[in-house]
Amino acid sequence: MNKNNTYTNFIRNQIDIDLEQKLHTSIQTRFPPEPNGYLHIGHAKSIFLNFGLAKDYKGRCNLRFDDTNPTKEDIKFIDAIKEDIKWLGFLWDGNIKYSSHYFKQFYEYATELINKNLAYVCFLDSDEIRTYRGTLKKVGKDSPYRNTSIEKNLELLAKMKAGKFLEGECVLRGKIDMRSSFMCMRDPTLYRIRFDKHHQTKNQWYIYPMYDFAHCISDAIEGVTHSLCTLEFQDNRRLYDWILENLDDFNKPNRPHQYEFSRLNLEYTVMSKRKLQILVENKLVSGWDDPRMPTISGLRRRGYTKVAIREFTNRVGISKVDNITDMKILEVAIRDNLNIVAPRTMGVIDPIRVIIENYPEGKLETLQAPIHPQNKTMGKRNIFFSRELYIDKADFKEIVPNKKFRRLAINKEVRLRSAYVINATTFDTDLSGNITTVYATYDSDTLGKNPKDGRKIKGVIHFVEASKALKAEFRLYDRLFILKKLGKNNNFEQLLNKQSLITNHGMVEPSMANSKPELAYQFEREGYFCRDNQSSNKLIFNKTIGLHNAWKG
RNA sequence: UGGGCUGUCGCCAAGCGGCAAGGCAACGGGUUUUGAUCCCGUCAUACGCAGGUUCAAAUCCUGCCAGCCCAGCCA
Repeated sequence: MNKNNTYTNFIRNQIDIDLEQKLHTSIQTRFPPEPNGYLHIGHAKSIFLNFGLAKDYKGRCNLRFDDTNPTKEDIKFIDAIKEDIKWLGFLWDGNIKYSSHYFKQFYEYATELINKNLAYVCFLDSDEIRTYRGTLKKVGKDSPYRNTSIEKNLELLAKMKAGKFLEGECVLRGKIDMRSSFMCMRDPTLYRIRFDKHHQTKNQWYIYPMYDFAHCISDAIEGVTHSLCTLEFQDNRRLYDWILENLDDFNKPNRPHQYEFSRLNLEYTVMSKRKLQILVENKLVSGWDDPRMPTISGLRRRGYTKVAIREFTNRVGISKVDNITDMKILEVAIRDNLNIVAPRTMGVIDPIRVIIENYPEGKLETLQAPIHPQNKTMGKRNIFFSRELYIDKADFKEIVPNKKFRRLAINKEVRLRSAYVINATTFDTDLSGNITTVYATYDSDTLGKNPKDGRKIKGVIHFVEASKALKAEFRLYDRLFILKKLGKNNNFEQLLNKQSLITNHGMVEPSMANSKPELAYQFEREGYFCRDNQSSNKLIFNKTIGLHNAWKG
């Protein structure tokens, strides 16, 4: 953020310059996913950037499916991506765009390049092309097909288009410079032959444009002013510019320009579609929307909100620096949002029974508890109190372990949240020594007030009344991997955190009977949870994130 | 001496020649019937390193060093 309390970055600075110099009267951006996987939080960064810029500058942002490779893409990903974008709260400008809708135009522009003697059909196979390309330190050499006549090339391209050649038999290449230090300028492939059925154009085409050829032209056709992508495309910018500058329709000062920013990397997770796909396919997670996945749908199922994700991307910012972002920034963003919106409730994740010995048998009290301690307008809810309750195992110790301990112990009083002060007297254990039941007494004059004699009760613990308690399953999530940063070549499947999902069975208060999937609730002292959106009938709660905990005891 | 980028607090990140923003974390303290929230305070004589230009340099110049990316008929 800058001094004016707004987020700034080098792209905004560039837009400001372009607008000031009247290069453009308004801006146009685009979000161009390839439909070959689900969107993840790194894409969310790009979505908020592109759609956010358009919104702030009163411009437009297209959603364009970059679908130039029929062998890798699938209609199911298109649907999932649209759903994720809508969920994030964005509406694309006009109709959804598809690179495949421009196939005819791409073909005509390819013809234009041939006519300008800037492209040729090459019959070298892929191995030969690689050999001819040279290496990073050694220049390449010209293809023997480089000097085919324009007329012949036109004819060959037409034959490629007509399906007269086999897959892999030939490609269309740009005629640029085999000695360039940019590998992508050594006569890049512009078109290849594929007989696969395309999800949009079906069997209409036998040739498909490469990314570098399709992307810049798509941007230009749509009037994109600022084409934003990630750092690995920096070299490709030379090809992007070369293509547009050599096409009469687009060789103008206000043509699209590409700007690159660094992709988002998060600690303890992976942000590559390929790796995420491996996790899904090898059933190492339950699916693309597994709550441990950094996908939009996973985060959503986990209980993350779009407000939090947007705030996170704002806090992280846009730059060109390679980064590994601290998970805490994401966690704090979701806590900040949920703290404001989440109704409070009580749930016991790891229950032990408590018997209030001096409380009348058969009596059931209805008490009221605030739904939000700072927001009275959210009202109150009914909770119950009786002789038999559940508290969390971690909230009782036989002997006070240290002087900072503020929970229940024998002869140590504690406040039951929104109810009475109790004091433990004794307890039962099972055969293995685990505590099963705690016996306690309650102070009947402490409801909504401190003890009369001035005793200070420091600790507050949560509870659920036994007869009214609802059984619930809690799914407790932790980081997906055990390392902050996964090395380039290490076997990432071996580095999965085996404790990333722990399932507990416990109790929640009866008000949770009509809780709704994906809506955030705070189980007080435990954290934020939401009902799982794939298990509609049972009370299954996904832990979004725990409360901030400064307790070092 | 292939080329393209990047190096500002533990993590993000502004800064574009005039006296190092902000967020997160951390650390003190206050409020609190959530060890939560909230509030208040502390937290880079220093910008990868070394030189140089200038009254003045994180910002300009030179030279190093480190990291990332590029040799798909992937995007």
